[in-house]
Amino acid sequence: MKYSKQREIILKTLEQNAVHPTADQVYALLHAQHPGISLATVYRNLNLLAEMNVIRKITGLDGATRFDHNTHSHHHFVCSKCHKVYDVAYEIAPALIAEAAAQSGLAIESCDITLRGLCPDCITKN
Amino acid sequence: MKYSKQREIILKTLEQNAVHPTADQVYALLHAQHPGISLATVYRNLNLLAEMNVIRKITGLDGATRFDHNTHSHHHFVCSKCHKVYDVAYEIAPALIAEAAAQSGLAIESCDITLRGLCPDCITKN
DNA sequence: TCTAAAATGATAATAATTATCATTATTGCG
DNA sequence: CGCAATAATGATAATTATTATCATTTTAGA
Repeated sequence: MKYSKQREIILKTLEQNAVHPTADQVYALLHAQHPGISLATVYRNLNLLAEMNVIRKITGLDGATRFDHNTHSHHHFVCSKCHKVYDVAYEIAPALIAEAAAQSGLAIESCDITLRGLCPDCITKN
Repeated sequence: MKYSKQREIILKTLEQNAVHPTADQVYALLHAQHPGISLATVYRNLNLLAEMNVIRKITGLDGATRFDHNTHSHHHFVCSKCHKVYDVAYEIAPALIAEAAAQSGLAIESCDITLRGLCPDCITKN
């Protein structure tokens, strides 16, 4: 794998925008400063970085795949109203995996937990 | 909402094929016996039935949305090799929700848990 | 039986993502 | 340094999953 300026910019953009953006959103965030970078390159590099575990790919929240610069194991809360994504600490998962493994007999390697509800902002605005 | 023969067939197909099929797969399963039914009708009815909580929509496993005739709360295990989907009992979730709510202060209404690993078939075949 | 509302099939449109391919950039070596 | 091999890029076509459109057909109730 070779260095590329574009990859560096894409990663930096993701790090500076910790809002779990989609590929499209990363592209939009870049585009003002770096109008030359193509959407295909954004997709390519986000997928590459995710394969290398430099960043994390999140599916199953809404329509599009989102990307997260935070590779520490953690989970996500999606607001059912505004669709903002919040991080939730990991501590719960190991106990859950152990329990699920015991109950099902499956060889569980990892787990994704997606929580849903109304976020604080949407609750107070109601 | 009015009765339709197509909806009945679509639901029956899903019940008789508890493999968490995608809309496309439901369509393929139907098509041999009922070549008249259109793919659009399959999508429409799966979404309708999911809104009415007669069936359940599962996103975030792989690429496409899957459908599950089992509406009892439960979770899913996806084999990283063969991508088959297994059901996992619900018991773990309430404790997890309580713990996550306590830690994060978020108003959690529901949670989806997706477990990953190698399924028994793929383990023995290795 | 008649009519309004809902559902259908066929297909166009959209959205997200991946593939293609000619051109450009990076890297390591002589 | 300069050059070849390899990887990455930009532009865009292609693909996949899904939703929208709309004329026609079904359903259900008066």
